[in-house]
Parts: sequence; C-alpha cells; structure tokens
Amino acid sequence: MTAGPRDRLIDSAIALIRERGVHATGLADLLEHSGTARASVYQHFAGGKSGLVEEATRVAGLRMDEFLATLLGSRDPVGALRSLVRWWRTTLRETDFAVGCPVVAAALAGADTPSAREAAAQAFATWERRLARAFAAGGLDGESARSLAGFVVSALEGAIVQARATRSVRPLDDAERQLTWLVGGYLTPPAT
Amino acid sequence: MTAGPRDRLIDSAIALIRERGVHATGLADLLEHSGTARASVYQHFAGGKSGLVEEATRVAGLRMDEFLATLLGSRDPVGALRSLVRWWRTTLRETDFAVGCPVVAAALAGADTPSAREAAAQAFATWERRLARAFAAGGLDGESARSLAGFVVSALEGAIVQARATRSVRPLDDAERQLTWLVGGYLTPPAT
DNA sequence: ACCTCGATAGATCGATCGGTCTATGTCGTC
DNA sequence: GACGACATAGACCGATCGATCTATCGAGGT
Repeated sequence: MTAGPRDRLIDSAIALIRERGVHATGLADLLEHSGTARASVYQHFAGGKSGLVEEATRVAGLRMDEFLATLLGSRDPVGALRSLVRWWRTTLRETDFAVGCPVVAAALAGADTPSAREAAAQAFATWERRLARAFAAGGLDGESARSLAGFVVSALEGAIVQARATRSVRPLDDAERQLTWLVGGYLTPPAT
Repeated sequence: MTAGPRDRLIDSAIALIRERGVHATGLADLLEHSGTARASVYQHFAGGKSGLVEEATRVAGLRMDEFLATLLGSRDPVGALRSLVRWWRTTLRETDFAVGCPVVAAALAGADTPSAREAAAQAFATWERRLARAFAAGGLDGESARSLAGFVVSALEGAIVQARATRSVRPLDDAERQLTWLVGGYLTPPAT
C-alpha cells in the first residue's frame, strides 16, 4: 500500500462505482475502502466527491483505452474484440456479475454530476477513435470505420448491462457472435 | 388526473427513474411529482420504495413490449427496428437527452434493490422473445433468432446510454445503420 | 345517520448524506 | 531542532434519506 491517498481514492472510486453506481457510492464507503482520511478527498479533488468521480471516470476510460490498444496491437480487429468480450465474460463471472463498466455508471450519474457525464462521453469518444483507426487500417473508409466503432462500443456496453441484469454471460456470447460476423464481414471483402 | 395514487406513483417512478436513476430518485421527489400522500407508497407497494421500483420496472418493460409488438405488427422487422430507433432519437432530442431507459436504470440499481434487477432481467427477456419470434418468422432458425434478438436489445440499450453521455443522436444513427445491415443481411437470404 | 376504508397532510424517527472543522501525527527539508 | 506540507482521526454541521406514526377528510355502502 505505497500508493498515496489520491491514487487509492481513485482506485476505490472506480471499484465501488462500477458495482453500485455513482449516487449509491457514499463518501463513507470510499474512505473505508481506500483507507484514507476524509480531508484527503478535498485535498486532492476540487469539488469534493464530484471531482473525484470525474477523475475516476477519466482514469478508468484511459485504462480501458490502453487495454484496447494492447489488444489491437497484438491481434487483428476481430480477434481483439473477441479477446475483449472474453475478458468481460471472465470478469463478470468471477465477480458474480457484481461489477459493470464504471464509465457507463458515470454516464448515468444524473444531472447533479455533469462533469461525470462529460468524462464518460470523453471515454466513449476515445474508445471509438481507437477502434475506428483499427477498422480503417483494415480497409474501411473513415466514416464507415467510425460508425462501426461507435456501434461496437454501444453493443458491448449494452451487453454488459444486460448480462448483469440477467446474471448470464449469454448477452456477451451473442455480442461476440454478432460482432464477429458484422466486423468480419466489413474487414474481409467478400471474395466476389 | 382521475388515476389513483398507485398508477400515479408508477408513472412518476418511471419518469423520474429514467432521468435520475433509482438511487437518486428520492421518496420526496416521487410524492411531489405524483401528488400523492406518503402513506400511499406503503399502502400499495409492499416493501415501500423497493416495491414501487420493482413494479414500475415491470410496467415499463411491459409497455415497451407492447410498443414493440405494435411496431412489429405493422412493419417488417427491419422497418420496425428503424421506427424504434427513430422514436428514441426524437425522445432523446425532445428531452435534451435527459431521459433514458428505465429498465437499464433498474438493472443498475445495485445490490440493495435485487427485485429491480430481476424485473429488469424479465423485461430484457420479454423483449428478446418478442424480437426473436419476429426474426424466426423471417426465416431464421430458433437459436440464431434468439441470439440476434438479444444482441439487438444490447445494441440499442448501449446506444441510448452512449447517446445520453455524448448528448448526440449519432450513436443511434450508427445503431440504425449497423443493425439494418446486420438484420437485413440475415433476413433477406443472399440471392445466390 | 352511521361506519368504514382509502387518501391526504404532516410531524417525527433514527440513519446517513456530503462537507467543514480542529487536533494530532508524520514525514522530508532547511 | 524547527519548520511546513501533507496525512490521519474524528467531531460536528445542516440537509436529506426511507420509514412510521397520528389525525383529518371524503366518498360509498349499509
């Protein structure tokens, strides 16, 4: 536990928000989970809880973007997507479907935390750009690649939500199947 | 305003939860919005707020299912999906992206409201079955129709979340485009 | 006229919320 | 050793949470 209070708070915020949502995550929960003092929240984050949530969303978005970059760097786009779905599948199973995507939680935080919504929008845009570049490298024109990338983000996020609700990985299986078919169809031009 | 307190509470719960989420919707908000007495919540819903949220989720799921049935009854599956996306597009625009899907909100309500999560799972399953029947009627085998239907639900829900976060209808445009292509490809067998 | 039951209004409860405060402790740096 | 910056612990604030309570009102049935 050599990390400072700031990093511990961000990690705890990500962990708790992805389980309970922004509004249901209280300051007391954050302090207990991170082992920090109450004042540290206001020492490191302007705006108190709102600032912490915003920064946690930003960090979570960047971490997932790095993960995306790693996957796309070592596999073809379809293989990277399948690896991503597989990662979510094991994550949901191992946590008994308790955890979701922290960015989605931030996106639905509500009007009292507009900065969280903006940070979530940034994260979505970052992922879309990352995926679109990979799809464009696979031969798609820019707009088609962007549209497909945005759709992939939507489909995966929706599948995670549905999987948590139904406590089943089947939505992830369906997403893998349909996205593999869809993206694969775009990237490997039909051998007319 | 001839509706009784029970119906008013359910309607208000749907309206407020889809905007703010379950946990951020307080009892005071519900009472003010519905114009009911505090005791009416406990008169009509066992478990208080939890019971109300559960029933509101159930009702919202059934209403959307009826809407789905109407769309599928008067159009081919692809046309119905496009109409559904169009409805969400105008709804989000008219409300300045303030409202989302109440079932998603219930699905992410957290561990303190397990009944809401179950009701959300029921709603997702109902929609999936409804769509799967339409896809099967279009020629798909049962499992392919079910998988495609579940994926459509995921993709649309994810697009709504992303649209609210980015305050743009573009995720809905992308979903319409990709789903039209995907579902259309399945249902109209290639003219080999 | 009487009674009952649901609806309403509002006081009240303990618990918890986010935020601010003081006091103490613990470093590294002069 | 002295200092300043940060971390910690915890009291404290007003506000709000969901829930329970009493009291009043009104429509319908007998």
